Amino acid sequence: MRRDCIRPVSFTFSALFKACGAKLDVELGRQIHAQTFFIGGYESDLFVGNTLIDMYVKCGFLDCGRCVFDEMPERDVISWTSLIVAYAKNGDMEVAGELFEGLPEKDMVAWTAMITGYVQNAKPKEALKMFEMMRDAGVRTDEVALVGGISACAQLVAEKHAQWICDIADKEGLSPVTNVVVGSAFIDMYSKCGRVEEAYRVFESMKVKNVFSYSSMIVGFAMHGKADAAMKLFYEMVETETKPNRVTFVGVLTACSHAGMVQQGRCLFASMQKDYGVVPDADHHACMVDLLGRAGHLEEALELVETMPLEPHGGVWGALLGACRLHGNPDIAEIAAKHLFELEPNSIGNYILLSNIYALAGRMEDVSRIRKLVRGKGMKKNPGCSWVEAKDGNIHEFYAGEMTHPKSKEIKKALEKLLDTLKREGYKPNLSSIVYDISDGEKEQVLKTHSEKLALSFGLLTTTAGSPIKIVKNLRVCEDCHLVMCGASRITKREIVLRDNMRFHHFRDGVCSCVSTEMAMGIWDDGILLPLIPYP
DNA sequence: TTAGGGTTAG
Repeated sequence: MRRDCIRPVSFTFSALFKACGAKLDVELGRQIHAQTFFIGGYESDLFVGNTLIDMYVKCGFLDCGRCVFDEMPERDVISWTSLIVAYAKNGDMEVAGELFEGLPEKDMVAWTAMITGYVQNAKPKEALKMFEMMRDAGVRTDEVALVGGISACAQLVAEKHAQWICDIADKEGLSPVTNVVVGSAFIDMYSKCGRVEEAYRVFESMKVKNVFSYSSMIVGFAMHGKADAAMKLFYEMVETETKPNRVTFVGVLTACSHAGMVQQGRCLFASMQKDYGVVPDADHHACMVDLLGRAGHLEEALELVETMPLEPHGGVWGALLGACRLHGNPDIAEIAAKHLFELEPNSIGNYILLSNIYALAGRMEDVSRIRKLVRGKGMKKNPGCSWVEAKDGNIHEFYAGEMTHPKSKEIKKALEKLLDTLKREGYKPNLSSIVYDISDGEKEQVLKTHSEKLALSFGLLTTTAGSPIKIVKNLRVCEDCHLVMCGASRITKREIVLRDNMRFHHFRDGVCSCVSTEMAMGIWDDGILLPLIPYP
């Protein structure tokens, strides 16, 4: 067949592969793949090869995509990038990185694929490093690349980096005022950095707003416990005829949940489909279970799960289990846990939660039964990790129980001193988060090595007096650390912002912002730290 | 005419 005859035919093949990729129909894709024989195989045409890789990886057949890539006699940056994205989406950043290293000419899209890959795999430090390298290589930055950088800053809660990103956005003429994608990413970043007012300032400045900007802002308000603001914005959004989507409803339902607005939440849930055409999915049901459960309506929450029209996922049962911990209900907890152990057999958090519920109910024989189960499965708790931004903008990581930081000795000494001062003021370590059979003295020693305390001590040592300290933690903050943060904010006159995997805690003058919601604890009363309500 | 993107709950 003559070469000029092949071109139109190869366009047809590519269009077919694209369609198969979109429909996730790998069987049909394979059949068409076999037919490339008639044009001398896909190897004869780079364009056909690239769309074939894309088809396989979209359908989830990464290995087949890799085979095509390996067999192609000629590849371009698009072939490499398709594969890099596929590995990144598969969570394999190591292979993605190797491919990227081997890529002879890296363009902006390839760099962005790596940046975004790291962001999606919760490796914000690596993402920012990539972003920096891309800038150093003199590659242009467009809005997609910028959004990758902004998301990385959001994950890190890194003020200095955030400012750096803002400056770049300015330089590149990508202003949140005129660019709705950049604007929405900034709203998200500021919310996640604990600066919800700044997020709202960006939101207000935006000339064009869409469902992403509204939803991001609503979710931001919800995250910081500002339920009224979230609801107000929701109705404002509806008035502007911006159609809410599923994420918008996750936001408003969460806001209601944290504020205990049960009736308001019930109404919203009922009107989702009726008034806005958004069919409640499992996530919305999880929000409702959380809302009802937190408010103590455990029976109603259970009924909702048992009668929901779709299969409940781990999030739904998890919300119920969390509510059982809050209200100390081991009976409903057992029902939720049974499903969770089936759905998420390797998630140790559920076992720990159930064992804590038994412990609260004084059912110690059940506690040891669960512990044995966990041991038998060989499961280990994820190590706690916290990070904090130093004065120079560098991010410092701390793992629970590890003293590998170069300044470990000073950090430990400063922490001891801080804890001694707190004790003189009435602080008593809260040992309840430690469930192993060790003495109280040993428990206290373990608590001293919690990652957020190390991060706090480092922050106090290395940042300017009076400036706020921002800490991020991968797990939920424990009772004792929460107590210490409260006390530290008072005696050091520092604002401490701690983001754990659940929400924000703003500690100021001995009080935490979560006090007004479900986590009222560690407030100062005549100079004595008192847990008000048992920590969930 | 093939590659990268923003919001998500326990």
